[in-house]
Amino acid sequence: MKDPAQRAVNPEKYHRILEAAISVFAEEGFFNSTISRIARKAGVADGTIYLYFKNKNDILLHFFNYKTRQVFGTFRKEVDKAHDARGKLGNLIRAHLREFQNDRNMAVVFQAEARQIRYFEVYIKDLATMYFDLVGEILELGQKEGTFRSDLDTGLVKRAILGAVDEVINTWLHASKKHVLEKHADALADFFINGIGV
Amino acid sequence: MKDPAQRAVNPEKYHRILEAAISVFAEEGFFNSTISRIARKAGVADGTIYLYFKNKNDILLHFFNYKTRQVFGTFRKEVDKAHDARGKLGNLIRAHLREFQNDRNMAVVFQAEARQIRYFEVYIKDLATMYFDLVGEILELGQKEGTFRSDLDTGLVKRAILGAVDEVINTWLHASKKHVLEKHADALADFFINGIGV
Amino acid sequence: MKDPAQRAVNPEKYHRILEAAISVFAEEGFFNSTISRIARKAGVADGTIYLYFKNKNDILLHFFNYKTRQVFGTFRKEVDKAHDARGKLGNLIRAHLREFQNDRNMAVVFQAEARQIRYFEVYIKDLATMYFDLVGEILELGQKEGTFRSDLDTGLVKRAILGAVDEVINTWLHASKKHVLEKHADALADFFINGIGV
Amino acid sequence: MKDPAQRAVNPEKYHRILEAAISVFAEEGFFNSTISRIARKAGVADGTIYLYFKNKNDILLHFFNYKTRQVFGTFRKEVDKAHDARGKLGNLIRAHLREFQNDRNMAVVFQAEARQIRYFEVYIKDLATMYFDLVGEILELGQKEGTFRSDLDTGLVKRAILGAVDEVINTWLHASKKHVLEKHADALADFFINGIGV
DNA sequence: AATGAATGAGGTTTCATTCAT
DNA sequence: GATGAATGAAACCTCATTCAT
Repeated sequence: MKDPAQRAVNPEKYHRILEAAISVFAEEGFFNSTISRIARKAGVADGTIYLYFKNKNDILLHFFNYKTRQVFGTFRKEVDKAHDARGKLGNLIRAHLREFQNDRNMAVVFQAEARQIRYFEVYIKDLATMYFDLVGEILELGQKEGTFRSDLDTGLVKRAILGAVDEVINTWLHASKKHVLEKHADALADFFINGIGV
Repeated sequence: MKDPAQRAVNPEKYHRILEAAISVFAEEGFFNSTISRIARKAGVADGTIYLYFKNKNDILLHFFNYKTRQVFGTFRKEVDKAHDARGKLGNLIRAHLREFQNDRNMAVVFQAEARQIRYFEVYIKDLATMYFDLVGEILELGQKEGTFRSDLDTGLVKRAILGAVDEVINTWLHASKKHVLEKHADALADFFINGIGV
Repeated sequence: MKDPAQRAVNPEKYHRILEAAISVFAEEGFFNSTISRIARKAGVADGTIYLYFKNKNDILLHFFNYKTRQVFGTFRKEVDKAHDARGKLGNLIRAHLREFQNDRNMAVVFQAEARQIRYFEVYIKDLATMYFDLVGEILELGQKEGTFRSDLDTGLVKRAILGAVDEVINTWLHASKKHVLEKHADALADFFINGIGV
Repeated sequence: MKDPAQRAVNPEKYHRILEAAISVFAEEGFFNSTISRIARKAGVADGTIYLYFKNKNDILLHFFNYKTRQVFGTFRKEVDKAHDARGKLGNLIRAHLREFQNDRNMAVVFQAEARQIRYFEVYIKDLATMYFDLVGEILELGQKEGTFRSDLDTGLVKRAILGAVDEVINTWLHASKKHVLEKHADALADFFINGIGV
């Protein structure tokens, strides 16, 4: 009874439900989504959901947990490909934009529900935190390299960077014409590094 | 039947309900809030809510409409106090941080629900859009003055700036110790103008 | 507090409310009608209704009471104009059709709600009963005259006659093209007197 | 979401709910009946009702649809048993009285609510219409046989006959002592065929 | 493990009625 | 007497969750 996900034997079905759920959440929003609709979309019975997830909240939590790890793994890998701070920062931003562009449902749910999640128990170390840490490392490296200013409030700058990228994604999500999100990577990196001043 | 808010004659009660609603929304999230709880907090009967608002959604819409105008008015006024682009940008950021710091309930609801609102009919020109316009003006001015780079993707930069400030507020909201939000204004402005590069 | 209608001082307003109520009942049905709508249509405040009527049911009861007397008075007068049973019967049917044709709202409410009224306290001697008595008298007269058969189950025939006229009115009410109801009087009387057999 | 009755798999439960509903409707009237009361009487949970019916209206509609067909089937069969118009008419009237006598709840609901049903969408060809058609056929046959007058306004006579039988049933329903309804069949037929004139 | 019918708590909303003005 | 804002009971209905099969 502890963790249904443990008992569950069919990982394929687990993922099918998770995908169905996210796509329903993306369409309707978490609170307007029904278990029934998710079950139908996943091609399982309503009750089956509860063999894999504790309850509706749990689905969202699993999603965050799962996607967060997966996406963060990608980010980390991309960051590691470069060896200086500028390169790493650029790679992170590009990966960030690309990943969200490639999975629109995920993007919608992250944008719309991630801030609701605090109303649930937050036992997940969420993407934001891991992102902050990653940017923090890059900033430190840049300062060590001497390519980034040493007088930065890095705690603040980390958040500013995430927020900026986040809002660009958000705008893209709600734009009518779907331009290519990833192409903004360079301009964003340039903005972060050089600012808007002459 | 038209617009309950029109019929309603007691503006004091209208505001009491609105304030109560926002505080409940802030505590519980919009979807977990009940009319009953709002009514109790406002000191009115459940049915009374419906003399002033069409339904639960309508309360949130009224809030966005009302707060958006009010907050944006403040932003505009603060921006007008300065006469060069840097001064205006700094004033905007400072006002933004200050306003949200001064009304925590508003801040929570804006952060948590503003993105849900797209699931409703959005007939309001929302804060984000007005904010973008305001920053857009400042950027143009700065470019005209020669204090801001002329090679900016201003559409992108606008969004990045809002997103950055937004995320700083968001982090503050969920921090356990409540430091002073406004004190980050200078560091943020510095970040936007000079970037992180040496 | 006993009978609001006693307290009421403005008979003009009493009738205005009654008329408004009947027209709303006719449009929406009794149960779907609201006091608010009646009040608006009568041009009075909601609360004013309760100065003239005990409650919503009471309005319908007053209507039945009032209309019944009025309509029955007309019936009686028309019946009295003829001096033989056939003439009286013809006059009754004609008056019945004419009265309902002339006041469509009344007709609708009688048809749709009169059978619901048994769910209320029935302290009124309703139109049906008075109608039965009237037809009963005519039947007896005809039998005394020797123009009507003496082997009739008069109790049954009374009801059959009312029912027949009633259903003709009912069909007329729901017909799309509004022909003249009254013109069926002779055919109905002929049917009652001579039957359909050769 | 389509048609709950389709989804429902337990026909026994469907009928149990329908019967319970009709008996509650008969006791309280449609508008005064609550889903809760129906559910309790049917021995199911409130929510279960909605697995079988779209809503309260839908229950009534299903009843009319279902009972109408069933009762009309009986009428048709009885009419077919006789081969001349008089016999058919007599059989129809007798069947009509018998059916309603045998199912008092049905009778009450038909009498009290059938005219309310027009406030709902009426997608059913209702009993009245089918009845009219049946009587129409009998009248035509009688005229062809030469046993019924050829100068009848058959449209009118059809309605008169239904109305007459209907009102006899109605009176019976509200009478305190429950005599046998069916015994009026001959007198009614006699009245329709020979009229009241000598 | 999988199903999906059944449950029933709980939410939103309506509206007849009251009562302070 | 007239008003109409306020009340709050009560109804409908939804849907997450359970559990017998």
